[in-house]
Amino acid sequence: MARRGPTNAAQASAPTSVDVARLAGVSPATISLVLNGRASKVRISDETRDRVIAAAAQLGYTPNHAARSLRQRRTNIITFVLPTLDNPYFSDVVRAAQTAAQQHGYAVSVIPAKTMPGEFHALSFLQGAAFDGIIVAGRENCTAAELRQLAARGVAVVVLQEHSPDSAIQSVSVDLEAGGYMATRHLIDLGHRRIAHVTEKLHEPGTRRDRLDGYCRALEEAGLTFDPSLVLTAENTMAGGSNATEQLLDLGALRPTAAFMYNDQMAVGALHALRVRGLRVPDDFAVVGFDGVAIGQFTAPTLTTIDHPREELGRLAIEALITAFEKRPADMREHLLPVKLVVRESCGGGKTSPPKARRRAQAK
Amino acid sequence: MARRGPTNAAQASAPTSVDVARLAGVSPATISLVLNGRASKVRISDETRDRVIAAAAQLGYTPNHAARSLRQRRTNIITFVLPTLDNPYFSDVVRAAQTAAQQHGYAVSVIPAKTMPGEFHALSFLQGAAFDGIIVAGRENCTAAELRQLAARGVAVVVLQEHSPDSAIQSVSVDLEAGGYMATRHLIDLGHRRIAHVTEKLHEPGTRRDRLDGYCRALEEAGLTFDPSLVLTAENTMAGGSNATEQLLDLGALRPTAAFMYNDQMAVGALHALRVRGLRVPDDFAVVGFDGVAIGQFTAPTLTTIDHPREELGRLAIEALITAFEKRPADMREHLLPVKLVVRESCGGGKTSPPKARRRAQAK
DNA sequence: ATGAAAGCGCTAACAC
DNA sequence: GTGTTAGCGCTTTCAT
Repeated sequence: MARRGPTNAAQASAPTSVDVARLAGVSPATISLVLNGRASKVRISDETRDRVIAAAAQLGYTPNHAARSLRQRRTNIITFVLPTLDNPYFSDVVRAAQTAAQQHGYAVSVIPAKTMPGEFHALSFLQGAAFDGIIVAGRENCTAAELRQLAARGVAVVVLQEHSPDSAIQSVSVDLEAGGYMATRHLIDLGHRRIAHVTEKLHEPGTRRDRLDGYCRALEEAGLTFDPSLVLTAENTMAGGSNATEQLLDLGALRPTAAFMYNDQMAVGALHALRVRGLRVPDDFAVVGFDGVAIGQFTAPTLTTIDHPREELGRLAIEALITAFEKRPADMREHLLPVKLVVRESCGGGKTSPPKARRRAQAK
Repeated sequence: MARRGPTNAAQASAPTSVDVARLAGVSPATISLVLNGRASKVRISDETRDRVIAAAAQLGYTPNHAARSLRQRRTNIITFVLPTLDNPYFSDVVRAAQTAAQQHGYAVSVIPAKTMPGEFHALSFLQGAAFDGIIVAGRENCTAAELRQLAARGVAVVVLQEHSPDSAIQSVSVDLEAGGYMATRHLIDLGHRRIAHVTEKLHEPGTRRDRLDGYCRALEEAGLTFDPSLVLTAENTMAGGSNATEQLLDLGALRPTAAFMYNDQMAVGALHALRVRGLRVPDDFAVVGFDGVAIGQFTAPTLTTIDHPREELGRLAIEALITAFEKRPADMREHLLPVKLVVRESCGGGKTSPPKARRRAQAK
């Protein structure tokens, strides 16, 4: 917290609207009108407008963000609060969100929050209206209480993959339960009877019916009994998936023949552990991932997974925020998107189209 | 750009320092003094201090970011401008940066900029001093001219993996040339003579001596002639790496026996293409990656790569910015960090320690 | 030890 | 058509 010389020369040397006004020989108000495009509204003469634009260009003028935000009570920035940056899942989500946001005049930024353990509240500028709205992904970032407080202070909030903790907060999610069911059901249909599920280790248990519920439903429907020793939690990384899989393989006679992994990242770890142990996939052991991110098309073997509409997720999150900004009643408080099973090689079964053709198609 | 109801209720409903002052029966100035810790300096009585703190807590007061930034001429936010979010490389860099920044009282945010093609300049708030400093990674985001303009306006700028385009801009990089040399040299030492290099397709060619230079140096040193048909450019994705590798395999008699890939991501694509074509790695074809990200430990086969000190990179970038903030003369304008070869399975050669033990060690 | 007042740079309402 | 004015919420002298 060393706070020595503030001396951020950014504004010190930056020209202000007054500078531009002086150069153009008009008042600062005119600068604002011209540069914000409100000049077209039968107000400013073409001649003045051109002079202003020229002056602004000459000085390299850009409006000061803080002043503008303070005055307008809006920043035009939406921020994503993500657990970490290392899951490409969110890359797809954010990219789509960015495109959607841009169309409404908003920019998108990202804050990786898991890095600061339990310090969501430390991000005081979140509350200080540094952003017009925030989209929170992952229940690890913050507590439901913190979100409710944000909403109470009037910050627009949308949560991803989690139930809305407050009537003022919309949520956008994929149908995790259905995904869990489809993954497990696929393995059951292929003849597996002892099916493991490796899930993420959470500090605060989620409120949402998720993969695990779908897993249980599929088992039940097939008349298989739920075996708690087949459900493991692990760190949400490749290494975590690998370690958990090794634990499963150490189960000896009770060892499962298949695993439904929390996400593709952990599934990659599983494939690795199986290879290290000398098991062939899918012959000796089947693996299903979750998410549908790119890596699954490039593993050996390629990964059967549950694909999410990630672009749609990002787009909807932005639209939900926009409706919140405009204080329009949201047509829906909880948006639920469908998932779909993508059969590749890691479970066997399924039409084994030549990998090459398949890859080409998906690369497009 | 629909700009209907502004109506960001964030501040509308948020308590201000005046509200807190009224409740505590003091002036707004006192609120500021207390909440910014300057009360300890023999100024505010304990009794008043407690009353202020209680009042602030009761109202759930958080200082308005815009107002505070405007007044203080600093935002306490540093932002990373990254090409995309889907390379875990930057996840490691940013995480370390975040830790370092926090110690100096700064928060870190990220802007994925490649999404908006050529629209770096569209991010007007970058110039508007919305952030105290920015760290720009990847030469695809913006032109050197844009960076120079930013610096000229007094915004602190640090560039990653690229030469400093201006005397006011520090750069922090790893030694890409040395990495290219080490990768290529490793393959040469293993007996390869026709070695391909797949690099990123760039719109604006970089200024930096990079992988390709190291590749050439290693070839030259070994008396091998540079063959332009063995140097391909491709999209910086797994699919891009895969496609490029297929092109290499289509070279027939002139086909290389090894490839040095631009990064680990593209190397994963290469491994996939080789598998699809029925080539064994490393027996029929060797692959070296670049970056040292986690995935390389989990591919089949695991990936020999050039490991970067990613945490150091992030930490140094922050420190460079801090010196810029403080207008201290930077002890160095261009920071260059060493890389190291990590031998795994994808090239053969090297002490083949059991994969399991190796993974464990690195997981730590 | 605390309050009063000015002002950061901008924009929106209202004059002219 | 364009200028004047006020004020967003905060911090920071300067008075007291």
